Amino acid sequence: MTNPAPDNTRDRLLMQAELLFAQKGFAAVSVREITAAADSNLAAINYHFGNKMNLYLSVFKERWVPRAYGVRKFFKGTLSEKSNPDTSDMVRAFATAFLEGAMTEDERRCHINLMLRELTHPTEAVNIVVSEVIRPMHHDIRELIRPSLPETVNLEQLTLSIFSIISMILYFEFARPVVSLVMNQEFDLQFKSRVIDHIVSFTMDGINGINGIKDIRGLTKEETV
Amino acid sequence: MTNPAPDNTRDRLLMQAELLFAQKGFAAVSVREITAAADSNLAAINYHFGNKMNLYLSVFKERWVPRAYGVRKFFKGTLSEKSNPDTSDMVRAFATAFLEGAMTEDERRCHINLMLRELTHPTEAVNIVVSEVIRPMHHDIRELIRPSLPETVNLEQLTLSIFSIISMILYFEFARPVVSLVMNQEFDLQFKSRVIDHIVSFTMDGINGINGIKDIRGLTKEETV
DNA sequence: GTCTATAGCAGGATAGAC
DNA sequence: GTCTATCCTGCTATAGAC
Repeated sequence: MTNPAPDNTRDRLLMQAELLFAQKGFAAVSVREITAAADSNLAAINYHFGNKMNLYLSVFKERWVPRAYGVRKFFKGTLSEKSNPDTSDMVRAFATAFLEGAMTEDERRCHINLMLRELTHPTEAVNIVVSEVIRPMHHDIRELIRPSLPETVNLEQLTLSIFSIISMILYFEFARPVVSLVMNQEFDLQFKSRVIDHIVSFTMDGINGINGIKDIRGLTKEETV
Repeated sequence: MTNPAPDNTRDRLLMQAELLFAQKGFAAVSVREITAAADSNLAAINYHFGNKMNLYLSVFKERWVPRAYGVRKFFKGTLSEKSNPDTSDMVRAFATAFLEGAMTEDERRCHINLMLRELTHPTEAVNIVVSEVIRPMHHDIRELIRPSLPETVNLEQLTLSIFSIISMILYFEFARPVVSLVMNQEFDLQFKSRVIDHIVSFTMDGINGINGIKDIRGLTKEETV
């Protein structure tokens, strides 16, 4: 959206603050660092936002939430191109919106880092994140998938599945360095596309979706309920 | 392991530092806070560890890694009780070791928070985490599951699946508050046990494992509940 | 709206007595 | 090994000139 430096101080502060908070976290970033990066004066944050915490909240309100709406729009846009999308189309559209479309690489890293920080160490901003984005996102997907399931479907299980899809998407983005280290595999475009394939396949068929192969022993299953 | 306050200062410092770092992150915790919590003197950290960063690293070396070994041992212990465990037994044992066994609630929260911080914002400690724990963990599971798959199995897909299992386990632990908020469901023991069931079922059959319901697109799977 | 200057405090680290 | 006292740096926030 606003990749080149915006012409007004307030927006430059928001942009640089978002980048730095995402990279290092709230406590590890100083207002000196932000104002220097935004090429503005030390006092600018207090003038425009009152204090550092309020700047942090404004980042969520004015940058994070709008971008999340962009992801949602991209997701719905992709889906509407398909006539009669099935569940796997939805999962793919969802994963793609997060991992490939809708954002530049830097925006994505930034976006997911901020979200994750709020999930793991909530501040006031977590209320914005949950009510403006996570809850609607769950609602969207649930209502899209539900029609293709029997009416007797267990809603709790469906919601847990949606969380699981989200967990994979987030993990493969934020834990990139570790994934690369363990797999000895650069995170290039080809690999990312295979990761999305994996997420779709794992969501549809679990571990047995591997290569379309069925688990040999998976045929006999004793479920302890 | 050492729930009551250890009698020597060094261990008390390590214990309290771990708790605080896990709760708030490295930058947000002051040495004053740690020494006060450990009921020791302000100068104690510098005397015993040289500086704050080295204390952080020592927490990983002396507390986090040993506990991770404990989880691994618990996992292998559970498995060895089963004769001829299948893939779902392994996944269940793995999820259980992380989410129910091996640790007290506080230790678990602490353990996973520290790990997640290193995944999202790596410091020097990430090398310890990956080489001492994540890589061996992947090796364990991969070699346990592989025999039940055809020799032609795609190793990359298998590794991605293991990451997916880990991603769910981590997510349902660290994003507890959000899960509770969205589902309007307290995270009690019963719910946690349902979450483990979900992880196993999702890993085995994906989203169609819900309620043992057959895949609506026709790829039917034998299921005995 | 932007800048300089500075208040006022909390941070990590250390020296040296015991 | 532990404690007190203290240094110095860096922090947020503000007051007031322009």
